[in-house]
Amino acid sequence: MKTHTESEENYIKALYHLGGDNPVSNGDLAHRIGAKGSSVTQAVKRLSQKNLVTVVPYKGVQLTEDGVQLAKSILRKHRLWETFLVDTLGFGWDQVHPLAEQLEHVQSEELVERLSNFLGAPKHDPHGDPIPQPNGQMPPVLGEPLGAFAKGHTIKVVRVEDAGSEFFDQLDAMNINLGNTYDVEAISSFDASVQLKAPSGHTIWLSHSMCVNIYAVSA
Amino acid sequence: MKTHTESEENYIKALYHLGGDNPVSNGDLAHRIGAKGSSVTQAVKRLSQKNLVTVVPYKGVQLTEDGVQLAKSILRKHRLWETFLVDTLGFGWDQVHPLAEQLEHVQSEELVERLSNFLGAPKHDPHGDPIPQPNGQMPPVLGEPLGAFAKGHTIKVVRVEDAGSEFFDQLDAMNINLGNTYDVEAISSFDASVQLKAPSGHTIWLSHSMCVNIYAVSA
DNA sequence: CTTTTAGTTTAGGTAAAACTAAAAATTATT
DNA sequence: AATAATTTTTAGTTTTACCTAAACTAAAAG
Ligand SMILES: [Mn+2]
Ligand SMILES: [Mn+2]
Ligand SMILES: [Mn+2]
Ligand SMILES: [Mn+2]
Repeated sequence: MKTHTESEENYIKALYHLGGDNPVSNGDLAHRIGAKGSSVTQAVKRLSQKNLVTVVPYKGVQLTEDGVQLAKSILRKHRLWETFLVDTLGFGWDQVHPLAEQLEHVQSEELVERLSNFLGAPKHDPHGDPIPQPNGQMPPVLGEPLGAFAKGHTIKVVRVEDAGSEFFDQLDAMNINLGNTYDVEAISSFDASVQLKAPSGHTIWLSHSMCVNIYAVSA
Repeated sequence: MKTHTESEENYIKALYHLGGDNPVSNGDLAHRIGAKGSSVTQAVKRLSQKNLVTVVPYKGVQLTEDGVQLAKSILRKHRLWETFLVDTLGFGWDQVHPLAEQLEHVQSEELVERLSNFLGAPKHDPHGDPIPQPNGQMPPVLGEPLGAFAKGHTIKVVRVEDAGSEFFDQLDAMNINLGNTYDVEAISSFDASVQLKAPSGHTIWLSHSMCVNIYAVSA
């Protein structure tokens, strides 16, 4: 098990996010990393020398098996740390991403597994995203967008997209959290907004922009 | 509050360890860091441009007030993480140092303070070393070497030096932990070894080499 | 008072990781 | 098919952080 630089790990993570094990364009990768295309060309050259990616010039970059495995192990660390920060230290779910970006680079198998064990071997992080398992298996990606449920259904919120801090602020203001259940009272045929009723009796209206970032299952 | 590279932080920590706010020689610093003298000369130049150290060529390097403050904040993080790893995740006290070396570089005031709060705002780490407080104050350095206690005294182990993994193995084999109490039964005038009696009735003999790395108070 | 030695700095070089500017290849449009 | 637009690569710089080899300083030994 070789040791990797933080930069390398960030490239691997970005590649996995953008394409999984499919090829990704230089430009998309540059945009995601926040570097110029020329920097990416060089970085990718270094990665291919370590057999983490294959490169076809002018065509695209693709993770190797080793690359995918590394990407999953970094994602596992990221999401376990996010879980720790929220569940154990009491951070808000809007605060933990930048911290997990740092903590995911700490290198120690044993630390990750002890952390997972301490947290009760969770399968999903505070945003409902699946936590890759030690063997590389991915738990299911939960839920469907709120708009997919018809009037009259009872639903449970199970996942949210990371759509920026204003989105999280809005969720907090509306008191919406993972695990909450609601009755779908109406879906607007005018603007696709959704009207929910909480068990407390309160009614909330969600704009389409909010809905597409909130995922739920029937409850 | 500027942001510092990992290398910079390691130099600051080394300087604080070697001399506190007193001057340190280039060679000692090089030995501690594990780099060559020439590399240290350059690194120290970068640090002085950030006003973290003052340098007198051929004479020595000295932390500024800012430098001392930074050193303490890093040490605080290091020792809080060590406490977390031992108390919360169940690591052995011989395992946590290299992990804390990585975790101490994570940048977030709030994370450190939440961690401290979660751990009960500890004043000493798993080795008994003082944890610098947020205001910069240092809790007392506890204990005296075992050899300092006369026969007949009852003592409590409060601190151990980091004298390598074999030392920790030996402590574990002898079941010696922080907080344990013993009666001093004898001190050899031949080889300065110490004979202790545990509350369980078991007797253990500690060589001089062991004793000088174990600190205790009267109990 | 010279010489040796230990310690330090300078000079010059490598590698990672970013940049800008210019050239080359690919893709899209007339 | 020819040209224009876009994307990607190449070439040359910069900064950080390390290295070796050579020169320099200061103190100790002869
Ligand atoms: Mn995240
Ligand atoms: Mn997440
Ligand atoms: Mn330590
Ligand atoms: Mn310690």
